[in-house]
Amino acid sequence: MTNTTLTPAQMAERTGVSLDTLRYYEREGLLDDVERADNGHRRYSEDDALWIEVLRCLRATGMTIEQLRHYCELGAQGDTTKPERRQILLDHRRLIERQIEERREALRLVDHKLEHYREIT
Amino acid sequence: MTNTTLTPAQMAERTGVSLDTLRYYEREGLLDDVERADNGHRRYSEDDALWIEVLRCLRATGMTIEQLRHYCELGAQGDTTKPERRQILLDHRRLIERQIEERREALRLVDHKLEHYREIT
DNA sequence: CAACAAGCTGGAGTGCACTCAAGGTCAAGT
DNA sequence: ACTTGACCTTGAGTGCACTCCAGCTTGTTG
Repeated sequence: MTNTTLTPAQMAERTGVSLDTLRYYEREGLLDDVERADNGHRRYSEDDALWIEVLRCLRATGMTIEQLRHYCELGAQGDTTKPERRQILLDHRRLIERQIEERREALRLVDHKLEHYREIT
Repeated sequence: MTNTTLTPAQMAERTGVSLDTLRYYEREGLLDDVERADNGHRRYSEDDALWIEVLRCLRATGMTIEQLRHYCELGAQGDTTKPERRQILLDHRRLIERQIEERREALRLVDHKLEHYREIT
């Protein structure tokens, strides 16, 4: 759809994912094979950028490479896998909510410990 | 203060930290040397239990073993290190808040993707 | 045209936080 | 007396997710 192309360096800059990691994700099947320029260099599309953002976000919230690979494989298998993919997202959503709750508790605990330190800066 | 003692198994059960990990934390200096029964077996105090809860919580929110060790070393050095320990907690507090924010964004993104899947089930 | 930057591949290496294994002690139960 | 189970120590092994390296090609710049 979008033909804007991004070099690996631009993609790394934009998404905060390192060059090595971008290549690693592609090798692991988390990224459809990326377009190439005539010289063989990768040219990422705008859609790639959006998907890599999603990858970054799911990774940052604890989805494993293995789970992401599975999700991608399902996507490649077509529409019949939609319910399963949806379920994966729902499950991960609940995980994220638990993480938020866990962190709220952590804040409480840290604040409690900090009261112990009320003193000079 | 509290003399209630807990066996390793009880402590693992109570804190959700495995036996191996409890020993590992002690080896790494994250735990003051634990009391021993006559037979050499560990006997954790109620205070140990509270501290292990703190460890679990700080670990779960991304503090590294190295940072925890440093925090413990400061504690062992006495009251003059209080400001630095306080600062460590303040820094970690900000980290946790960023994690919560990151996860709120992740929820938005996942929800957005889920809209794509509004369908059966 | 030389030199440098950017990227390529395949494969090896790294760091972290556990986790497991081997061989032993000790107390209690049968 | 023997077995079981909980625990001990030292040291090695594991899994994950990168991250780095060597040696190469290609395109640009002074």
